[in-house]
Amino acid sequence: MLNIDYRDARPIYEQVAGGIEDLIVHGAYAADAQLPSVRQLASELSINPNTIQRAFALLESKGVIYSVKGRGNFVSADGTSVRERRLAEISMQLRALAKAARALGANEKAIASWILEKEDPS
Amino acid sequence: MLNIDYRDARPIYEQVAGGIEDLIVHGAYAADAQLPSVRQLASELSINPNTIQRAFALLESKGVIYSVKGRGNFVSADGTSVRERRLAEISMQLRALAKAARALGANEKAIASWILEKEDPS
Amino acid sequence: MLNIDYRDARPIYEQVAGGIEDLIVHGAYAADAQLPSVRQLASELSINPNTIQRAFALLESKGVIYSVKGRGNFVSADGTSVRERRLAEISMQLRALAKAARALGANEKAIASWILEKEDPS
Amino acid sequence: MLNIDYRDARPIYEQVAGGIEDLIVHGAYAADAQLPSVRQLASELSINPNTIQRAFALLESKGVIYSVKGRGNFVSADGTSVRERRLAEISMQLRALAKAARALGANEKAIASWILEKEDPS
DNA sequence: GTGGTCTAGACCACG
DNA sequence: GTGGTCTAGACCACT
Repeated sequence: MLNIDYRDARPIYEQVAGGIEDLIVHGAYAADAQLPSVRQLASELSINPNTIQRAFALLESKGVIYSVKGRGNFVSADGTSVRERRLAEISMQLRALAKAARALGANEKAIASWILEKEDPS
Repeated sequence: MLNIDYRDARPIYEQVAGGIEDLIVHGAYAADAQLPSVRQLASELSINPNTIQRAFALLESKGVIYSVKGRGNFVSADGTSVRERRLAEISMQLRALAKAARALGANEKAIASWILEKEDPS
Repeated sequence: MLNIDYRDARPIYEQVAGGIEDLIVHGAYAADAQLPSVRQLASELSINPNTIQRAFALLESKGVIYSVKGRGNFVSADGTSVRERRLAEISMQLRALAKAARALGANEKAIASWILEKEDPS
Repeated sequence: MLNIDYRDARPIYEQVAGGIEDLIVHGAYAADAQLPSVRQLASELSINPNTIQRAFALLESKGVIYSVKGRGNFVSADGTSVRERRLAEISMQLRALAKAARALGANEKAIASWILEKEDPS
């Protein structure tokens, strides 16, 4: 339900855009479904409409949504394709980190154990 | 040594601090060795002395170096301990990313393959 | 008939007006033929009557149709003249683009090849 | 010298971005050259800094420039690559228009003559 | 000094 | 009602 963390280093508009992507990934919005209006989201989250607008603009530039003047914002990609793009991003970051760990002399077994290890329940 | 990439999104002072840590890890500076002076580094890298000062302050706050008024900056930790702290940081980030990948439905084998697979020689 | 694409960047009223022009060009309506009423079109296309009204107003301002109070909207120009006006518009746009291409240093042969080359069957 | 036309339908930030691209294409700024600052451009053009900022953000998202906090905005692509991207765009638009003209029954000779014709000296 | 983000409030085009 | 643009002014991070 679109949690905004003001202590987060990421800008608000990015958190909002990410949150909407999450909702799409988890099936809350199907393709061509209408998203909440800029003003509605702004008042719900107590955020300036310009900031919400910017989040939508970011999503549109990524091809995740499309917006129609006078009508609203709509989902253009289905959850599956958004999920795949996200996994590709994560994969790249993981590879970069693994590379850095190797450069510091970590061996493969240690790296693998970090990832496969059970997550702590925090 | 100490390559600065102005196109990198990370701030300069962070790149400088990271570069000095790298040098310590790779044995260029032993424990209690004296680091180059702020002014010297600034002129070598053509960087504002304030920025170098900030990099040193960051390293001091992390306990990697200590400064003696009027004498200069000195390495406090040896390469091994710096390396271990770095690996711990990387490990945490890896775990967070793996967690995110799982939340998106990636299975363990796929995640492991991303990390263990051979990197392209770019 | 009259396909509306909500993802299109062009406003709906413009798409409707363009679609009616297409019908006239292709002979679906002869000169002085009566067009469907605003309310009828609105219900057929599931579009706000104000939008249809605006499309008719646009066509009237271009001289393509004329409206008679209490009776309806009628085609004023025949298909041939509408087609010619359209081609004149396209011609102007083509010239402007060709001029821009020349300003960027493209040679005549390249420009000609872009236009005359076979289109892919997408 | 970055002419802004307030009667133009295109938003100001787009005109500014386009104008800067033009300058890069025509060799006014080489790769890695520093662009005027946001505030300077804003005062020169009598435009709000936020609007200039938006133009720069657009150019950065297109990969034409890169920006470094605290230092400024810099050209990332050389004029040639920008010119090629622009020509590709124009080519696509030309093809679309030619297709529309054919759909209206224009023959190839007429279309070609529109483009190769000398431009009027207006 | 630089760029980046956010708020507040206004205006326009569209439906 | 909707989205999109612009202005004004503030604050922050960085050099």
